[in-house]
Amino acid sequence: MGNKTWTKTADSRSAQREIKRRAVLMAGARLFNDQGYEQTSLEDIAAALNITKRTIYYYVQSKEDILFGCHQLSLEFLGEVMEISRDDSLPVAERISRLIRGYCEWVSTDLGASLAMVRAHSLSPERREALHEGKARVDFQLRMLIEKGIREGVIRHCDPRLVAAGVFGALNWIPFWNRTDRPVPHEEIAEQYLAMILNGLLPGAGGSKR
Amino acid sequence: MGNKTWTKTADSRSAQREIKRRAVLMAGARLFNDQGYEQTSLEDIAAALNITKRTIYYYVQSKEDILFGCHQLSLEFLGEVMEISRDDSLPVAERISRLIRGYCEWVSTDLGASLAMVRAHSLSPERREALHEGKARVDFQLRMLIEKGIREGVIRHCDPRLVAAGVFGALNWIPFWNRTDRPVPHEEIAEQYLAMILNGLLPGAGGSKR
DNA sequence: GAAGAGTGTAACTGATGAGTGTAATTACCG
DNA sequence: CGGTAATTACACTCATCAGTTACACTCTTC
Repeated sequence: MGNKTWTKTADSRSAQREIKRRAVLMAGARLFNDQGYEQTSLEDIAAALNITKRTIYYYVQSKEDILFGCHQLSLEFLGEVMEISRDDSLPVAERISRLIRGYCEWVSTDLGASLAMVRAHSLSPERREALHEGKARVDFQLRMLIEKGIREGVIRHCDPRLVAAGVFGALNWIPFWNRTDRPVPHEEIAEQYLAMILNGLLPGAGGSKR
Repeated sequence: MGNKTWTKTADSRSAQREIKRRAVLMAGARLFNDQGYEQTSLEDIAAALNITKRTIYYYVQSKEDILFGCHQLSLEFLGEVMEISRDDSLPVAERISRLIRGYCEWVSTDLGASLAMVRAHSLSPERREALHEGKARVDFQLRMLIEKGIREGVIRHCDPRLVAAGVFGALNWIPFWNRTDRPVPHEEIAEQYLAMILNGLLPGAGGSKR
C-alpha cells in the first residue's frame, strides 16, 4: 500500500493514533470503574487526560464507543490469558490453576475490571451480543476443564456450570473490594482462592497438590 | 396520641401507606436490577405499578430515596438471615453452612439482589456510609466464623479476609447470571457452592460432613 | 513553506429526565 | 352525606450532558 515514505508516515501516524485512542479507553475504563459509566461524563475523561472533550471525539465516535472499546480490548487480553491454560498435555488441576491465576491477574487491571464491573446496559444489543460471546468463552473453558477432570476422576463429582459460575463470581467480585490505595496483590488472592476452590476449607486429606 | 378512632384510622392509613411505599421500593428494585439504576426512570417504575409519576412522589422524596429504601429494607432482611447462624452452640461448619444458605436465598430476591447489583455511586456519602456498616456486618460474621474454625482446628489455615471475600463474591454474583425465566433454584446453588467451599473440587478424604 | 493532522476555544443544540405546582377527580371511612 | 386521603392530569422548570459547529492555532512532515 503506497510507497515507502507514505507507508512509514501512515504507520507512524496511525500507530500514534491507536496509542492515543487506547489512552482514552484506559482513562475511560478507570473512571467507569470508579464512578460508574453513567456518572462519568466525557468532560471527566478529558480532564483526566488533560485534553478537551473535542479532542476525544477525534478518537472515538461516541461515549458508547469508549465503553465498547474497553470491553473489546479487555477481551483481547483475556484471550491471551486463556492461552495459558490451553496446553492439553498438562494435568487438569494445573490447567485450572493457571486459568484462575491468569484471570485473577487480568481482572485486577482497569480493563479487565471494566468487563466485570460495568454492566452492558448502555450498549446496543448488537454490541452486547458481540461481547457476550467472548465472555462465554472463558466460562466454557473452565466448564470443559471441570468436566474433563470429573471424567478422569481427578475432580469430585459436581455441577460444572454452577461451580464455574461460583468461581467466576469470586473472581469478578475482586475489583469491587480490592480497588484501594493499597490493594491485596493478585497473586495472593489467587493462591487463597485456589486453595479454597481445590481443597476446600475443611481440613483432612483433601487434594494433595494444588 | 389522639383518641381511639383517630389512632385506629391513622394506623390503618399509615399501614396502607407503608405497604404501598414498599410496593414502590420493590418495583424499583426489580427495575434497577434489570436495567440499572441510571437507566430506570421514575416513569418506568410508575408504569410497572400502573400509577403516575406524581403518585410516586406521594410516597418518596426522590429517586435516590427509592434506592436507599431498597437497600435499607434489604439489610433488614439480611439481618434476619444472619440470626440463623448466630447460635453459638452449633459447630462452626454448620453455622457457616447456614449463613451461606441463608445469604444465597436472600441474594436471590429482588431486594437482596439490589444490594449486590446496584452500586452505591448514586447515593449521598452519608447514606452510602450508613449502608456500608450493614454490609460489613455479614462479612465480619463469616470472617469470625472462619477464624473460630481455624482456632478450633476444624478449618484449614487460610486468610479469613480473602476467603470471606471470595465466598461473598461467588454469592453476590448469582443475580448477575441467574435472573432468567427459569432460574436455578437457590437451594441447588447453595449446595453446590457449599460443597466447593467446604470440600473443594479435588477428591480424596476432604471434609466428611457438609 | 505548504498541506494537513491534531488540538483548543467556546458557544450552541437537543434530548432526557428529575422534580414541582395546581387544580380537579376519585376512593375511603366515619 | 361530608371530609379527608389518595391519585390523576398535565404543563412546566431546571440541570445535565452527549454531541456539534466553526474557527484558529500549532506542530509535524515532506
